[in-house]
Amino acid sequence: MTSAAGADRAPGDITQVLVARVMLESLLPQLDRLFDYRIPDHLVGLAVPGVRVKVPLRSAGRVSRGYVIEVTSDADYSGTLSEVDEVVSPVPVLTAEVWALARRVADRAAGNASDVVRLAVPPRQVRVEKAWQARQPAVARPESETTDSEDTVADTTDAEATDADTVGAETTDADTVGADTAGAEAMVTPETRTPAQITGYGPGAVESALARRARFALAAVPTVTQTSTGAWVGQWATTLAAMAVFTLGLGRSSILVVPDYRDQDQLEAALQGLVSVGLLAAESIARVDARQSNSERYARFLSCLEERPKIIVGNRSAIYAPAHALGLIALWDEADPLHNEPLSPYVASRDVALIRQQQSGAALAFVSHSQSTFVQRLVELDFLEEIAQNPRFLPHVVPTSAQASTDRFAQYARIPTTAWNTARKALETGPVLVQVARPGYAPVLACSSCAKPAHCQVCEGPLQAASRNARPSCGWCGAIAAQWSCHYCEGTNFRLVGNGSTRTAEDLGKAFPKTRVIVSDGTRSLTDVSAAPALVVATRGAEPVAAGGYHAVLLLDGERMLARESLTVAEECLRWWSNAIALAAPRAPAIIVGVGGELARTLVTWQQGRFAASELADRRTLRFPPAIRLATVRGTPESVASAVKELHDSVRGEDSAKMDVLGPVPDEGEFVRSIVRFDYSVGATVATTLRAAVIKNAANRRKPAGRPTNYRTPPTLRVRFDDTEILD
DNA sequence: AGCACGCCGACT
DNA sequence: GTCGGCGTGCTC
Repeated sequence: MTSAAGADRAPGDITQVLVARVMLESLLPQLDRLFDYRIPDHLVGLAVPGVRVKVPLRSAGRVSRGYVIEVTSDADYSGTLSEVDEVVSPVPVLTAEVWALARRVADRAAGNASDVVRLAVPPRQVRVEKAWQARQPAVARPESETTDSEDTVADTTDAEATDADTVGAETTDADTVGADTAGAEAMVTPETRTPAQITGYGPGAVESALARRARFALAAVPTVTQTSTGAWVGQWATTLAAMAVFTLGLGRSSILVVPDYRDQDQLEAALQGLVSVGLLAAESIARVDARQSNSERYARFLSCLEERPKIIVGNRSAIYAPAHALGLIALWDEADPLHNEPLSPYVASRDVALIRQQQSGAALAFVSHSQSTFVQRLVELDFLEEIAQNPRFLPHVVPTSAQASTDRFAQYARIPTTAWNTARKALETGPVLVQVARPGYAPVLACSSCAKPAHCQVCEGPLQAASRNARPSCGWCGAIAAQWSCHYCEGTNFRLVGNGSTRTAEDLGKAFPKTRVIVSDGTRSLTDVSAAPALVVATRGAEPVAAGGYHAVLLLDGERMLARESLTVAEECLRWWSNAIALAAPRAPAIIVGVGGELARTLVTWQQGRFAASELADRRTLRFPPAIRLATVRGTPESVASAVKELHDSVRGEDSAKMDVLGPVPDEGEFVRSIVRFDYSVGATVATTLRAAVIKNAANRRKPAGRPTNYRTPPTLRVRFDDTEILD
C-alpha cells in the first residue's frame, strides 16, 4: 500500500515528495478520515507515524491538531497539498496498534476515531514528556519501527475489510490457535514456569491457556487470600496478578482492566505481594488510574510506550494503553456497569477487548464470579473456552425464607432465625458481612394515615430520613420537610419505611449489643476491615474485604433488589450476591434471605454459567441483548425516518429478517427516537449505514426558521450503539 | 466548526 | 448594472 517509510530518507534528499497522512482532532464526523499533507524538508524525519502535529485546514492561518498516521511518497489526493505546519512533539504517542484499534472501535459504533483516540492518548504534559525523554536511551528512536508499524496498519485494514463483527460472525482462528498449541505446551515446562502459582484450577490449565494465547472465561475462586505483604484481597486479584506475571515470563505485556478503584487497590496489593517476594519488578507495573492527575497519567502512559513488557493495571481506559508486545488482556467482572464508557462513542471495555484481542492475537480472559450473558454467548459460540475453578473451593450458600422470626431479637433486626443464629455464632470468632440494598437510614417515608409515599413540597421529590430523629428531607433537592402534609389525605404524620444501611446497622446494634457495627456504603466506603468480630453493614458493591474472610455473609435485601424494574435485574443481582459471597472465609456460611427458585439454586450450586445460559435463551426469544445488538437513533422526525429507510435499503434480501426497528417514539423537544435491533452478523452494515446518515445530516444541518441568529443547532441525528440502559 | 462559493432581491 | 442576503458544501 505504501512505499518505504519516509523516515528512512536522509534530510536534504528532495528526490521525492513525502506525504503525511494525518488524523485530525476534530469532533466533526465529516472530518473523520485521513488528510494528506506534504512534509516540508525541515520536518522530514520528525513527522513520523504517531506524532502530534499541527496542520492547516481549509484556509490559511487556521490550524488543526492531529496525529500523523502514515508517511508515504505517493499521495492519493490529486490537488495541491498543504504542508505540515509543526511537529508538536517528537514522541510517537499514537502507535499503529492503538490507531488501528481506535479506528475499528469507532467504526463498530459509528463514531469518530478521534473520540476514541482522545480516550486512548492522555493530554500532553510538556514537563513530564521532557523528563521521560531524557531518561530514554537515545539509541532506540522509532526509525526502525516505522516500516513495521506500517505493515501492521495494512494488515489490520485488510482484516477489517473481510468483516467482521468480532464475535458476531462465527469467525474462528482455529488454525492459529491449533498451530500455537503444540509450542505452547512445550513452553509450560517446569523450567520456564514462573513460581507465581495460579491456584484453584486444574494443574497448568490457566498457564497453558495463556501460553497458547487462548480466549477464555475464567471462574474466579470465590474466597479471599493473603498476599506476601499481609494484605487481604479477593482471590481473583491474586489470580489476575499471577496470570500477568506468567505472561511477563513469556516476554509479553498484560493489560488488566478492573471496574473501580477498590478493585484496583486489591489488584495492586496482589501485584505488590509478588514484588515483595521477588517474583516481579516494581518497575514492570504501570498503573493507569482514574484518580491520577494529568501529569501522573501522562507519565504512566509514556512508560507504557517503552519497549519492554509491562503489567498495565487500570480502569476501563487502560484497555487502550500502548502495550509493548501485548500477550494478555484480562477483564475483571466484565458485567460491572463501570466498564461502560460514558463518553462517545460509548464502547464498553468488553467490546474494545474483543477487537484488540482479534488485532493483537493476545490471550483474552474474562474473569468473574458470575458469568454474564455476554460472556455466555461467546462461550456458546465456542469463541471462548471455559475454565472452571476447582470444586473444592465452592462456597457454602444457604437460602432462607423471609419469614418473620420468632426470636425477639431477630424480629428487632428483621432477620429470620436461621440468619440470626448464623450471625450470632459467627460473631464469636470473626466479622460478619450484612449486605443491604440501599444506603442511608429510611430511604422512603409514607403518610401514617393513608400509607401513600411522602413527597417534597418544593419539588415533588421523595422524602427520606437521615436518622431516626432527623427531620425528613428531600432526596432530590435536599429541602427539609418542616411542615409537611400529605397530598392525598392531609395527614401530617409520616412513618419510616424501608431500611437503609444506617438503619439496618442501628437495628443490628440493638439485636447484638456489645458488637461493633461498621457501615460501608456509597458515601463512606471502606476497602477492608480487620479479622476482629464485627457486623459490617454494606450496600451492594461497597463490601470491604475482611482479613481472613467473613465468618458469615448475610444477604438481607434480596427481595427488594429483585423488585427493581429492569430486564436484567436477575443477572445483576446474581452478580452482586456472588461477589459478596466470595468475600466469605472458606466454608463460612452465606445466607440469602427471601430469594428462592432458580436464583437460589444457582447460588447454592454455584452454577452461574447455567443460569446465564437460560437467561440468554430467554433473551433470544425476546430479541434482547446480548442475543442481538441495539442502536438508538435520535433526531428530527425526518432525519430519523430517512436513516431508518436507508437501513432497510442496505439490510435487505435474506438479511432483512436480521433487523427490526422499534418506534419512532417522541424524545426530548421536537426529536424522536427509534431503536434498531439487529443480529451481530449485520452489525457492520448497520454501523456504516448509520454513519453515512450522521455525516449527511452533519453536512445538511440547517437552522430552523424564526430562531435567533445565535441559536446553536443541535445535531439533527445522533446514533448510539449498545446502550444497555435503553430497555430498562 | 468556520469560511467561501453561489444564486435571487434592493441599491448607488 | 452590482452589492450582499445567507443556504450549501468543503476542508488535504
